[in-house]
Amino acid sequence: MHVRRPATLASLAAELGVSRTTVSNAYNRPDQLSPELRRRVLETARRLGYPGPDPVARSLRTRKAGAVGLLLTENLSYAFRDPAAIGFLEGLALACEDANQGLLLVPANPEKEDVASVHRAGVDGFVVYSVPDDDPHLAAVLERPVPTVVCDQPELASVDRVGIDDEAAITQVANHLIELGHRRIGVVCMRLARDRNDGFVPPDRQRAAHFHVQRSRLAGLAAAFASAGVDWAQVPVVERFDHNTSCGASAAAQILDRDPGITALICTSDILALGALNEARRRGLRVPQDLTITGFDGIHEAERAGLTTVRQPVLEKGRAAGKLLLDAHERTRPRTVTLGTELILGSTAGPPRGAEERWFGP
Amino acid sequence: MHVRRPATLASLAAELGVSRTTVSNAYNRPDQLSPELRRRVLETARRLGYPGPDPVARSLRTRKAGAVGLLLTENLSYAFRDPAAIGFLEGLALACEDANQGLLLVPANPEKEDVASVHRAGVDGFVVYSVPDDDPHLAAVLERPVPTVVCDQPELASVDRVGIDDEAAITQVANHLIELGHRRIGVVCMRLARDRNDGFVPPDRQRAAHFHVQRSRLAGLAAAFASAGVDWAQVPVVERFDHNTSCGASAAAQILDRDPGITALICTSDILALGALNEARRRGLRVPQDLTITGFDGIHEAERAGLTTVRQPVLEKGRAAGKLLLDAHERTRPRTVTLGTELILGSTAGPPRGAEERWFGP
DNA sequence: TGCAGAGACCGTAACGGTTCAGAACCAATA
DNA sequence: TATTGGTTCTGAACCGTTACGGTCTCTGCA
Repeated sequence: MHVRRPATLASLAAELGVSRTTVSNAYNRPDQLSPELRRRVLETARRLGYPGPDPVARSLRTRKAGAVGLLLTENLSYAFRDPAAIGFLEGLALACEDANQGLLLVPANPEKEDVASVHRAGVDGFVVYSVPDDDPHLAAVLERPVPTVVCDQPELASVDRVGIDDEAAITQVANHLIELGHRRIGVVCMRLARDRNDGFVPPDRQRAAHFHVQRSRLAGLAAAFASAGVDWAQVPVVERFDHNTSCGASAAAQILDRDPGITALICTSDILALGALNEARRRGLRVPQDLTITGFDGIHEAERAGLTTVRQPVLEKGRAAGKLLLDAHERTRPRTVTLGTELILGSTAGPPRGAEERWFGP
Repeated sequence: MHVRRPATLASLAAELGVSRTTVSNAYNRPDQLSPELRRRVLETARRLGYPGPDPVARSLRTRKAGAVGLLLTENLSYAFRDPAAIGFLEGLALACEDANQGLLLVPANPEKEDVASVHRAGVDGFVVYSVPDDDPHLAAVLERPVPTVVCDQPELASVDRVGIDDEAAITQVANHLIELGHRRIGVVCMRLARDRNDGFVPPDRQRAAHFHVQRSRLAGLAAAFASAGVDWAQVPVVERFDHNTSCGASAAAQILDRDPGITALICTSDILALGALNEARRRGLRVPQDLTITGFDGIHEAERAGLTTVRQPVLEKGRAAGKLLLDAHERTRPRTVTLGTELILGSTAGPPRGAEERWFGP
């Protein structure tokens, strides 16, 4: 007794006594054969348990995978825990849907240097979202001969780009606080590089940050506050490797412990800011009377909390990335899409402690 | 001048004067050739711009795609808007990550009957999440000769299954309300079939519902309340095709308009329940004094709102589905994983109007 | 009757790899 | 010296399909 190999297009053709081309046409170009023959082909296929043309073989031949790869440097599951990432994913999914393309989430564990997953991904293009600029996975993507769009990345030769003007956006926050009178501030930022450094960040690490977004925001803050006469080197900047509210809280605590005199805490994400709010509450600090706190992103939870922040169009970012990738792509120079941002004046920013007395006092 | 075709394994081998096998080994089995030759191969590859073995061709030969397909009947982007779906995705992503597999989101527009996207997906298996049991995409998946795991689906021959006991879970809610004294209730449920029916649901449509989860929950409610002497045929059940808080609100309104005498509103999802809460607030109804409202799922927002609901382990569901699919799969009988649920006593369920007087009155 | 043109079907050549059973070579052992 | 064993590399088969450029047959019209 022989092992019954699964039916293929060829075996089906043999069974029917027609050519493979004809069977292929039965599935892909019904107009190329008579309805009667097509019916017979399909019926025999059913009888033999032939499931239709193999998608991989078809991809090989047509050179189309019908899917877009998404590379995130975070653990895959992280993408579903961060509201900003979710918004981005939704936008990207929308674009893929429109183009009837699949969306392949490529596992890229930041702790392993193993880029095999990138090499194995059968996709027609890549979107790279917020990875450090020295990430080996990013390098692996760039080696693949498929179009690529990077998000929140520095300019890169021959690759399309989507992002916002992080420096300008955070400058709005800075100027707002400067106008309110803040001069003694602290900063809580996200991971700056692939190595874990949960603590204060010396200026050289700030400048050498491998996450373009964080680097730009810190640079924007430094420039703005320097213009206002603040010695940036004295400003406490605390970094957190993980991204959740507990980290925001502990980072805020770290700054407040060392420098209780600060009047404002600028966080480079809403999640961190929400954590900082928790810590302020825990310490009995009133916001904004005792402490001003600001965020970045404009996620839903921030709105509910009345956070002063910058809203960036995360969904639009994802959609733009998808469109850029899927648009009939004349190999011209790389395109860049820069989306707008908006300063949201919430209720967590006010004049610094003592300012009222000075302004309205006797 | 000739168009330079992209380098392939064969052209690289020719250039080096070695066999294709050797080049292949240089990438896949470094121990099969001398380090020196391997170095030469890799260097020549770099020089020729050879990006390494083509993933699709490799998949064809090895019969492994390195990815898992996820089929949702909703628009792809919906998955990122529904908290329960996000939780599921996160769990599934975790399982994929562990197994170093990609996760391909297959676009399956419920309005098109076009199942080509399922046929085109180059994956080693499918997870099907909460689709109607008559969905053509589901049928297409089942025809593919790859292992499949369905979630929240009725039992299906030869396919693994993950789910909860919806009927038992909702029965807990029902019994809780029955004990509190509720006899006049209304029900708000999610989409029951592929056709849109925003309104009251006659009993036959309830029984014929194509979404297993909704059907089971309605059946559980019907049985429990019938045992308590309630004539189920008189219970207003309202269906909503879309799934968001506005729908929950309008469905609640529809029931309250027709039947202001009801004392409890049972919703088959937290999202709908949150919408119902909004509508109650709008009408000036106190919850739970004037109206009891319950949900299902146990999402974060529900907890914040103090909703009485059933918590189901959505993340665990996704993870279980992934594990089931990826576990070395001896072709035994189909396996079923049924996860536990927990009744969450929030602050939105209380005795019906007037009950207090009867219990605690003079 | 001859011939053009349309419709239906086919043969061949890729597509770009992996795999497996050896061949060739060399050093060590009996 | 013959045998053994190990390393390194090769040849050919195979994975399942689609693209391309035909051929063949039949119909309708001059």
